[in-house]
Amino acid sequence: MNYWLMKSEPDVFSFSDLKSRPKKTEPWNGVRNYQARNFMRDEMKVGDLILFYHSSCEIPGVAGIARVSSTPYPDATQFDKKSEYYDAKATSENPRWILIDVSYERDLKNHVSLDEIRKHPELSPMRLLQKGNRLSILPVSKEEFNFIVKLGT
DNA sequence: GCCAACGTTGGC
DNA sequence: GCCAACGTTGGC
Repeated sequence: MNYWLMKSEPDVFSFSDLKSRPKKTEPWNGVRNYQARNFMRDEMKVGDLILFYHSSCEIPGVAGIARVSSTPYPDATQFDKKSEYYDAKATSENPRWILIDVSYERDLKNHVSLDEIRKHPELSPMRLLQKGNRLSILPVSKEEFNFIVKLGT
């Protein structure tokens, strides 16, 4: 089992939005970065646990726990001309953008802010903290995952 | 709103 | 294949 961190802007789609979906599940559409796509297509497996991270907001940080709940399949928005994520170069025979479904797993008692994450030397190797990191999907080690869950409990 | 850091695009 | 120009991300 692998562990991940996925960023989302809470103004667009928050952890509580995920929780209030009918099946508490959401296709992770709109990713248009190849590295992030490759993680979803090649490495994320059903059952993998996810730190759901809020970015570009007042207090950036981990808002809750989610999990991967589907195998990879094409992102429907790439074929939708009305979508902001439409990609003219993608075809159904040769889709360019692949996603997985993300499901609510459980709440954390407290959000774990980016400030808090920076305070702990155990978490300093996290890719989230490395300079210039902009990827919206990042691998997290088991130790880092457990440490953050503990901070949020 | 600023800006550093990066990814992508396209001309050559 | 190089690289300048441009666009995006995301913390501050």
